[in-house]
Amino acid sequence: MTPLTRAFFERDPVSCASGLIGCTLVWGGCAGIVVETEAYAAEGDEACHTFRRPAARRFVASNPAGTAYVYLNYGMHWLANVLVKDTLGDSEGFVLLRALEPVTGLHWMRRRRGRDLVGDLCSGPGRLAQAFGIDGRHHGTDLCLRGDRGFQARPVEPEIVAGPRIGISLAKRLPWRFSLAGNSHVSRPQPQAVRRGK
DNA sequence: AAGAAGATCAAT
DNA sequence: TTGATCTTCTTG
Repeated sequence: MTPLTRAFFERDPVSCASGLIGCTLVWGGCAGIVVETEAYAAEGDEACHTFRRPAARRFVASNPAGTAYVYLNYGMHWLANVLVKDTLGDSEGFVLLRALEPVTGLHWMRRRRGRDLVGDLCSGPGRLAQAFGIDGRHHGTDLCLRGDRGFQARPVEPEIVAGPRIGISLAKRLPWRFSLAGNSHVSRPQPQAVRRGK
């Protein structure tokens, strides 16, 4: 398996979000296939943190592509993103990791999730972060590491489905949520399946 | 100083 | 459908 290097994240958020589908997140003793992501654009996207929050804009400006952007949502759930920015400095933003298909370390995931769960270990951004033990300590860390934290390239071109993003109140219409077609670990089924190539 | 909204989740 | 829970940003 080939690790994803920084260059992978040096492009626009939408293409990076779909490009991550089928790749594997390796994190300590856990690993999972990325089956659902969302793209957030730093410019012109009302749903992106950068639209309202100066701190988010500062984060984008002062970190390289491939940096983890982790924040607490609704006072209870950590959500994990990857900072994405093309080499020209246009087209910056985030890719939210929304669901994984667990591959290794399932017992640790279950222990951290703290329930007798058969499924739903990583099906949802909050669940995923909890299962992998991702929290505020990891905000700003580098996800392009060769070691035990990073992504591995997908073995084959997967079939990807696109649809509107979930849980937002603004910019609802943009089809910037991507999922692996037919995968049962997606947090919610896509509404009207729009098929995509890569 | 106080309020509102928010990229969610699990229980009712 | 609702409550939990807290950080960031806005308003007075």
